[in-house]
Amino acid sequence: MRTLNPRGKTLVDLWLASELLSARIDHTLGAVHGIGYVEFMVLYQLAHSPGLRMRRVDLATAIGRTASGVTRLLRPMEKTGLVARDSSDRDARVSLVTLTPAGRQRLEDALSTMNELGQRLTQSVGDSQLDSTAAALAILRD
Amino acid sequence: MRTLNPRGKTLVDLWLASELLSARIDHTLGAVHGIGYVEFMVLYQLAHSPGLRMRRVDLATAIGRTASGVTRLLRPMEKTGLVARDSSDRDARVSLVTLTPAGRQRLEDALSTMNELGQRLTQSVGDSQLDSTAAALAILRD
DNA sequence: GACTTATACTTGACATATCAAGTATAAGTG
DNA sequence: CACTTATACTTGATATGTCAAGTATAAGTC
Repeated sequence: MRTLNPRGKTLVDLWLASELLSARIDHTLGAVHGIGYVEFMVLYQLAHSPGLRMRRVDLATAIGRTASGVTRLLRPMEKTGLVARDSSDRDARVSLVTLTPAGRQRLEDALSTMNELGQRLTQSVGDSQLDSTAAALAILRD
Repeated sequence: MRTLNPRGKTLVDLWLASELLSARIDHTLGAVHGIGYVEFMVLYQLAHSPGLRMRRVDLATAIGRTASGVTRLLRPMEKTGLVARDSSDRDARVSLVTLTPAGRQRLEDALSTMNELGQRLTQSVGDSQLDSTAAALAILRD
């Protein structure tokens, strides 16, 4: 049977590693902070954007979701006050997502859990190998 | 604001890289072969298992899904004849999933697409860095 | 061998995502 | 300026996944 070449296999390994780890992270974040991995990423991206706010389209591409998905994802987050809605004075089509103080606080809490998870889940990988992996992943994001 | 430590950040980078790449791979596989990334992984795992068959639970853990998810995932694949159902003579609870010739052929076709995608999507990462990354991902799978 | 506990799978209820289409506004073009 | 095209967002229909509970069979225990 035909087999995968090294780069094709890397794609598969990436998918497998991500799926398995994400499930565990998702459960932990859910149990400890009441948010899923995707919601964590929303808070994280907002915290790293200028003014703690983003357009919904930009958020969508940043987290690999569609605009429609973002609309539905943010609705409950608005209700629980983790994010809020703002309008742009330059473009009336735009609806900005902003990080509320409550969202900021929730992110703070979740960050420490993520740090612990990072230590635990990657403990069998050495520092130098991890550095090289992180660098490669950053490149692959584009 | 508190920040992620290097290992926490690696988790985030892994998630981002995987989400963004998976979306593209999923679309390509769907357009060219009529299967999604998860379905490809089912065929791939079956092809690499002894006898081209697996228990549903084992398949579930292998691809990071629940048993329930596997039940629902396989139903359409059985209908289209990519996989078939078999029973175990050792354990009457077990329902084995087997790779059909049609499934095997579909996998063959998809493998070449995956190889091309692998080349294209990882072209900006050098060989040695990719090797190290693949090794790290393999470790992280557990 | 009867009784408890564990495992394999399926199903109902629900969560979360996509796509295609619709609305509103902006930007480009003659 | 009128007209076409592009962009930002939302919504209806639908796909795909989870969890909790149920059924069937196996394995462990006394």
